[in-house]
Amino acid sequence: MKNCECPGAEKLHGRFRGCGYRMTAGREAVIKVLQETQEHLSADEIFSKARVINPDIGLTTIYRTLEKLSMMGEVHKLDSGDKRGRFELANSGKGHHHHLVCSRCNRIIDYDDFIDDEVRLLKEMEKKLSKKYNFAISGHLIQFYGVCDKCK
Amino acid sequence: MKNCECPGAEKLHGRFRGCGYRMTAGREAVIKVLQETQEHLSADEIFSKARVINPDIGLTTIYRTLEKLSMMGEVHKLDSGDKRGRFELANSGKGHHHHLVCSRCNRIIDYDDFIDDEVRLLKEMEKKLSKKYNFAISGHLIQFYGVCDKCK
DNA sequence: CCTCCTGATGAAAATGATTTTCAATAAGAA
DNA sequence: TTCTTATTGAAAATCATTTTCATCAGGAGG
Ligand SMILES: [Mn+2]
Ligand SMILES: [Mn+2]
Ligand SMILES: [Zn+2]
Ligand SMILES: [Zn+2]
Repeated sequence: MKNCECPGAEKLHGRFRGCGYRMTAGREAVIKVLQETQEHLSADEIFSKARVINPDIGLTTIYRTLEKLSMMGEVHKLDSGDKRGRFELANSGKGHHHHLVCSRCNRIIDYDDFIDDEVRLLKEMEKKLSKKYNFAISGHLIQFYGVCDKCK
Repeated sequence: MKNCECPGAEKLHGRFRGCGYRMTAGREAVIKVLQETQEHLSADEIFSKARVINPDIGLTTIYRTLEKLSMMGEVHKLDSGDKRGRFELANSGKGHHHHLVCSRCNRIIDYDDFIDDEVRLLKEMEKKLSKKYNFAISGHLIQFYGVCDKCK
């Protein structure tokens, strides 16, 4: 595993170990799929792609790995409007970004334009809200809904 | 129906008619439940409360009414983290507000503090994003996640 | 009021994503 | 290599939501 071309893979490898978990072929496949895509994949889509890497992997393992990675804060689970969950790596090449969600085709588009202004406001809000509501804020979600260019 | 004490009920009544739909006892019950609660109810919870008003109503009608109201833009469907949807009237006494979502008990807390600053930024973002991504924005979602006071 | 056309409804069955069960397997520490 | 136990795949179970279908009732037009 010393020549892994997937940036971050080793880190995740270590994080699994650190939590008392084992790194397996299935988990590596899921992580690799997430690292190589630019999209926001569903469990089933991850399954298809992971099968190319590891033909014996089962859908159950996809769900279990995704769940584990979510708990570890390494993947974000998104809601695109259709009923299935969609996932993305929390620490990919893309930095902190938010989403435009198409109500027609459910596609999720990343944006990080003007994100600094957004984050600045968010930080202020967090401070004020957590004090007023005695609520320990650990994350936020911002998305805009509408119709994407392809669907117009 | 002239002495209805539920503000907005008549308006909704009219909106149904205007769309070629009928106003029925079931729909009135669902609307009443939504108007009287301060919480963010699930379909099943709305079902229980609606039954008190109209014992013969079925869960299916709850879903169908909620769906119709959503399409009409009269209710917002929320995602609280547990798997079922939660609903709130779009035009209730509460004005435009956003949410704090407890990751532990899934409770949804309304806030409208500092909402003006948020909305101002949102409007700017909308303008810039819709131009850059050729995306017709029709709504937004902002929520903060964390642990509520009761769960700490 | 009475009729008629259709939209609306409830019960039951179907759906579909996600979870659980369970016996078999394989990390990886020693 | 051994041994403990986390992990796995297949199949069954869940469970919120949707669909089907025969029946019912809103309300426009008489
Ligand atoms: Mn993204
Ligand atoms: Mn609310
Ligand atoms: Zn689209
Ligand atoms: Zn809570």
